[in-house]
Amino acid sequence: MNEALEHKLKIRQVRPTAMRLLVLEALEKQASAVSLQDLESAFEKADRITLYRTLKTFQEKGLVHRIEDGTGATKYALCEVGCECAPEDLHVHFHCNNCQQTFCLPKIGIPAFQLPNNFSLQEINLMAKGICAACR
Amino acid sequence: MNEALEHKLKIRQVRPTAMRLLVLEALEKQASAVSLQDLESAFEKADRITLYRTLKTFQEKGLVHRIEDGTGATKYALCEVGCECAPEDLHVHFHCNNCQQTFCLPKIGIPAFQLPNNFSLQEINLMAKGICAACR
DNA sequence: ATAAGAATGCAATACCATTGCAGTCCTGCT
DNA sequence: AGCAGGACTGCAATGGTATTGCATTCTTAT
Ligand SMILES: [Mn+2]
Ligand SMILES: [Mn+2]
Ligand SMILES: [Zn+2]
Ligand SMILES: [Zn+2]
Repeated sequence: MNEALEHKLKIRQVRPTAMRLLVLEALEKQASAVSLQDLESAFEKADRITLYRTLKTFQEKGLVHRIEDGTGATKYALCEVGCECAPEDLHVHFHCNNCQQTFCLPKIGIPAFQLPNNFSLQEINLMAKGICAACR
Repeated sequence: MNEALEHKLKIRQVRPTAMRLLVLEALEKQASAVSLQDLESAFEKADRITLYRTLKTFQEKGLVHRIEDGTGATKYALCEVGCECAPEDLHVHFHCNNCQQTFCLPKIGIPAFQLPNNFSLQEINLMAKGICAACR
């Protein structure tokens, strides 16, 4: 089917099955991060567990990153090209308390700060909440 | 019983029941944030739901803040004196991937950053993960 | 002492995440 | 092409946490 989509999976060592191509396509259309439920209702046809495992695979292979926005359900968004999900690749996330959407803000890196002595950093997550531009 | 504990509840408009005094006392003893499960096993006697509602009340009245450390269970820690849980009162949290404890770092405020135009900020949460000083 | 309101204990429910297993699809090899 | 092994999928089942309903008990003010 779509050569570009297939390529994106292959370079991340993910075998391009029909389901995965559909999920990747769906993720590319999103302006905000999606939950498993969002995906499930996007394709009436697909099985919830398969979607779950697809997202898990995508995450393990570095295609998407997971976002815990405090709403109870994990959300996912495509990584930027070249992202390795290392602390220096990470960006701020914003959850709108009105429309409940969660956005990646890839332009806004996480500002540096000093940890106490002998603490070593492996991951970092900065979640901001408030009202998004479309909602005010 | 303990006048000081009672006072801490009263100034936050929380009626000082036996259970609440015990929970507050237990929270003060903690070096790291506690989950509902942690509390539950701390007092063999107490009912899980009562503990749940106690923590919820404490949070609503500004005695504790909740911490989503991504482990699935919400954790709670006492607020600093004078804390109003406003964005400027907030601090960084650190979760140790080895001992699984989650620490408040009240000395480390959340660094400022610029949101996109017309986004307004209401809450903010910076969660760092790695290895704590005791574990290395 | 009494009545109203608050807090508690137990049961039930609602979600979301995760795993087990059997059937199906794919891929590489002969 | 035929076959074997591994990967992927679909459905059922399970585990864990959060949340609510309701009846009972406790606390406080009149
Ligand atoms: Mn993101
Ligand atoms: Mn804290
Ligand atoms: Zn919004
Ligand atoms: Zn540790």
